[in-house]
Amino acid sequence: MATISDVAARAGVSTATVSRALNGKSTVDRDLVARVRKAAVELGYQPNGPARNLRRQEAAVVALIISDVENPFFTAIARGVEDVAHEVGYSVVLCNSDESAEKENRYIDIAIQERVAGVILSPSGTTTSVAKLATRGTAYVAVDRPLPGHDSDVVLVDTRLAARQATAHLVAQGYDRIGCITGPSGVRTADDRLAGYRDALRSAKRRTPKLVRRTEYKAAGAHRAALDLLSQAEPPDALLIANSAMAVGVLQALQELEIRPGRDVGLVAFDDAPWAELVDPPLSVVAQPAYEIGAVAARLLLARIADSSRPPTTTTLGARLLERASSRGPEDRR
Amino acid sequence: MATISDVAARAGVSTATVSRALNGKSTVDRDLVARVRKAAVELGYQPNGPARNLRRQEAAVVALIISDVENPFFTAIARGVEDVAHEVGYSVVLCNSDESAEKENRYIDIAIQERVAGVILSPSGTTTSVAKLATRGTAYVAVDRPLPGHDSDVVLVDTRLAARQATAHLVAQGYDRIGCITGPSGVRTADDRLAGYRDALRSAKRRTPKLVRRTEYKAAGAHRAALDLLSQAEPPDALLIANSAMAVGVLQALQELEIRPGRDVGLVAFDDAPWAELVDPPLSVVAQPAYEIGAVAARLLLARIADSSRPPTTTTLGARLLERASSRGPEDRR
DNA sequence: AGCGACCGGGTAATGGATTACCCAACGATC
DNA sequence: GATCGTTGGGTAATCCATTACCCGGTCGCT
Repeated sequence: MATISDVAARAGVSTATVSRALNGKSTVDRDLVARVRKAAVELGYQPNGPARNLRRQEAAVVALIISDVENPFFTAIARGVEDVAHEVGYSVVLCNSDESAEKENRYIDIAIQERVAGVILSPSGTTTSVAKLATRGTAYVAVDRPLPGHDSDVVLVDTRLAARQATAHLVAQGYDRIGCITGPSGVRTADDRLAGYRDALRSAKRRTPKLVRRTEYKAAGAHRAALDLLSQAEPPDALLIANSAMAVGVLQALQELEIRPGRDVGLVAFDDAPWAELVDPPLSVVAQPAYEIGAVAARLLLARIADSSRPPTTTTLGARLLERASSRGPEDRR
Repeated sequence: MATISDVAARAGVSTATVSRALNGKSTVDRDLVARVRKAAVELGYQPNGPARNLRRQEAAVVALIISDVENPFFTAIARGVEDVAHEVGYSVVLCNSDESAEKENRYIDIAIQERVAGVILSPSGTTTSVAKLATRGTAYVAVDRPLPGHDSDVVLVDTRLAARQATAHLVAQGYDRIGCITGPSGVRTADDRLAGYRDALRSAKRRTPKLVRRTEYKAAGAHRAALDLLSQAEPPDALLIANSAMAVGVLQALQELEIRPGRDVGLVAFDDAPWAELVDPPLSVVAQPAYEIGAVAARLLLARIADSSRPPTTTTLGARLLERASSRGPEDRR
């Protein structure tokens, strides 16, 4: 594998000149630049990243640690981050923490060890492993969920409000016994969505009977929860579902029970999955601006990398309720 | 940021001993190991990755370059890779080439520069940038699509056969004018699926009129293609669709045209998306063993990292046709 | 003509972990 | 008791790109 000295020898210059010519940091004679370029191409020279990063004390890489690669919400965030980072020459590496504090911790360690320029993460639960980033002085931004006890840059969605609006919508459509299937306790978005749901019921003066279930943010858990809720003596006549993977589980359960969404039970789910309009009836959703979250987070991160002393900011983006037939309401049923 | 010398000083030993104690490569006195560990923890020591990788000439990282993060097929592959790699202490970084040869090329350069131990990629098109990996001696494995002109390890699905079977199934169900919407020319899976489709029509002695459309592997392209096909004078009465993102586009088009899938037009799509059973009627799919592809690829890669001289292998996995109501057939319609 | 400013480019220090090589100490063997 | 082997641990070389520092040459100004 060719090194910078090989290139220097072939071009008949010093290694310093090769470095300067290839990085364009300092002015180098035209002819020399050309000679160096030529030599580099001929040798197929690729700079040694570790050596460069060792010397520079930082890699032009940002790590993006997301809690579920299979969740379209997070992959959309990833695209937002990528597009912005690439524009300014940073690479993005994606790490999948799988909602596990341990994996998240592991990836944070790796990010620190590899001296990445910054980290964007969707914190799983109440982890304190981000503290390491703070003490190391590595720039980081939290997305989707805040970091309790750290005032870092955060990009959030006003998910409590969105849940409240979605629930109020169900109330307005005439549903009476509205249930909620949300994520695990301690996961901030799950808690917030539940809180928004309760806000709406409270201000509509509904009592909130036992119509809440919490499970992991996956189809399987939501499937069980839905079966459980709907086989009760007094089942809900509408459901607020906290993400699109869960919506899949709920819709499966409804199929099995032969309960028709939008007819027998009203539904609103978080996240506008590409298939939401294709199911029958089309699923009402709370569309979160995922790409935007990623793009904003990336810009904040870059700003922080450039100036670590800037005051931390919290950006809260809004979500949009897309009313479709699955929440049409009892009135319209006939 | 604490360095190995800081730890050595605090533990009262040499840097060599610290390295040996922490890596367990050589036998070190129990007490010293304890002292070193203690000092490392107290200082919050995290080894400097670039320094380590520079010295070792390789990072315990494998790069996974996939052509679309938003495609569940590829994210499932990612999980397979991750699970296997993590077992043996490798980290996985995910790179999204977005079906762009340029981005793929860029990520390959980065992988080489960072001296990753190996690369798994789903090659976009006829790129030759993988040649660099070969000349550099970096281990790599291709998934989903072979690399023309390189005999590397490859993990494939027998997608031509699967397409043939799916098409034969449509024939058997009594469909007459079967169309196909597949990916861009030059993308191997797209070509293979088309070839399998033609195989089936040929052996069923159907002429293949102008019922094939090729677009990018996305919903938007497939949407246009479906509108185009179905508004022809003699539209198809069934469609083979080459992936799940395209299936979304096609289903949208059918909704707009008020053509009922499984009733007016038979459908089979590649990839078993979580929502396939939820649409009305449930979508027949060709389920590819994506997780398995990733797991096998990772094992092959690890084997090649360990022994670069082993002969390249091609693993072909089978796909399963899941017959659901969207391909019920004209006979059953009434 | 002489002096300083400026510029291009070379020499060598630097970053931090790993490891080849070497040495000391201790136990075992004859 | 002397010698050899073994083992644990220290010293210093090594990986390679970047960059501080320095030097020689050119140009401009007086």
